[in-house]
Amino acid sequence: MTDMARTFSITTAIDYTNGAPHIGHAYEKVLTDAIARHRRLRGQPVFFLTGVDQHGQKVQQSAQKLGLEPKAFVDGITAQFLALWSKLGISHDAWAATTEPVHIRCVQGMLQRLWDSGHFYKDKRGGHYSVRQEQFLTEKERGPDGEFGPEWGEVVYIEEENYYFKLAEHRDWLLGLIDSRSKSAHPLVIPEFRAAELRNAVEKLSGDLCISRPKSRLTWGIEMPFDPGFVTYVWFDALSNYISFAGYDPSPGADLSTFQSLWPAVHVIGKDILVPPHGIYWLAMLRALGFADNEMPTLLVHGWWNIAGAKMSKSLGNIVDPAALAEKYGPAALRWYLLADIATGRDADFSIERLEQRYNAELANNIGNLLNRTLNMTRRYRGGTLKKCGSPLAGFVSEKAKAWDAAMESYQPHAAIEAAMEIAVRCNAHVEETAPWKLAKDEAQAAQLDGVLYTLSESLRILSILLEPFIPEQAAAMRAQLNWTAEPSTAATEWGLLPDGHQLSEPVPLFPRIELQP
RNA sequence: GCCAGGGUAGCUCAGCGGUAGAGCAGGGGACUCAUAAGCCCUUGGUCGGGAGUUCGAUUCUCCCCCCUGGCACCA
Repeated sequence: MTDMARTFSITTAIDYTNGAPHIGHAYEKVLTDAIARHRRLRGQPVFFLTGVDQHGQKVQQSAQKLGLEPKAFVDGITAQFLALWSKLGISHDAWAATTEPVHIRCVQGMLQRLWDSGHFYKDKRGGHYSVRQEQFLTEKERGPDGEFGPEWGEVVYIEEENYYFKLAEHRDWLLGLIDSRSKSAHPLVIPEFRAAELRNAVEKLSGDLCISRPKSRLTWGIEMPFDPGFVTYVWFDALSNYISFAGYDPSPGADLSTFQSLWPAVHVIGKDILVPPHGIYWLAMLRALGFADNEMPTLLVHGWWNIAGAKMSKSLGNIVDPAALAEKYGPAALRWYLLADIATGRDADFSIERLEQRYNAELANNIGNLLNRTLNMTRRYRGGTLKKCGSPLAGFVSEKAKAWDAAMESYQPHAAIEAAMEIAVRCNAHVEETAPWKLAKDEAQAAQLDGVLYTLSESLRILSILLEPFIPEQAAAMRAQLNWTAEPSTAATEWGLLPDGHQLSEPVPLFPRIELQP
């Protein structure tokens, strides 16, 4: 059973500020937003954290190419992300930008603490280095002929000193953690098959993790507190955002009560960053800091949107721009599509046609039109005033509201949307079955007509709550037209809250149809 | 090479031992409160291929093929 008084903490991966946001970034945030909004409807306190990863070599290089300071460069990209989240109605409670002083202090404190407690060591290792690209090359970068390709320019073998995190010594503990939490009430990894994938990778784990770069190569990062000649590289910087922005203080003996009320979190991440960063590095880092097994987060791993069956990539030139889609179709159409057309954890194919179809069929034709016809009939036949009566649909609607709640609790928005849609479909059928326009012509059937109008209005009121996590703005607009001003909540999905004599407002088409290109 | 997910109607998917289902799209019809929406009816599939277990397989087992991901290896 969920502890409703306890804060529900949920985070997304933070996005790298080396390029504009694409549809995958948007999906992750919309998914997390829907989950967060559902918990708020339940009355549970929520801490929803998202943000941007602003440091690192690629940013440094991109800025250099444009003749900009790294900070100016990342500020520009960060603004694009923030503008998109605002447009899409992402309701995060906190914003993690890794150039923030609070983050830098926390990361340095963590590094110092782990250095002091012997989790790091300094070592000199050699490798093939591309002078042009300013990076070490891995074996993967070799071509079929065993040589590094011309795109790398001159490649030299050099040795470099760096700091390493003793990762390998956490291997057995991690295997045990995966095993003990798999199939438990609080799984470490969702969906379950991803846990198997993680376990597989952990079993083969060998070697430690390089966590630094000498300043001769990289200056755009957080300085190692015990060696000003180095900055920390990627992992301790980016992954730490989940706790640094939740108030974690790594100082020995610090008061962690606030942090502990916000931890552990559910991390919503893409399948590409489960192994190794979140599933291995992050968990080992937390353990090294002294986090207990029951303080390890849950990793909710979502799939990818492919484009016509192909992976989305810059080289294929098939990047889908969420800002342009939100501009053209509206945030609601985009959010609805992203939540309805993919099962959490799986991949799906992105299709504008399906976005248009789902919007027209479900939002415009089914829900929007139901609202419109209900308000119109009530106004025409009863001056907009409802008479409270019993309803043959009360049980059905309650059942669907329960299914919606269960689906959201298990992070399945597409299933929750389906449950909500069934209410609209059932109501539309109810209109046809009862034919209010015929009842209205017969004084003897007045009670039946009142019953139908109340059933439809009350169903719509409940439906507006069920839609809140997905399309909050339109859900609120529905309530406004129903003249129902109470705060939406799961508790208010109870049947029969519209009082006798309730006056509905004016009907205004809520979801104008998208005119499809012939 | 190893592990995992997927391959079911034009599209998106559900089913997972008893002679194939939903939504959308397509076709037909009745209605009129409504955003030319909604409702009813309907066309449509040798359930990736092959073998096996079974009275019976989309559903279980084995082999193979294709797509996706992870890990490893070669170079």
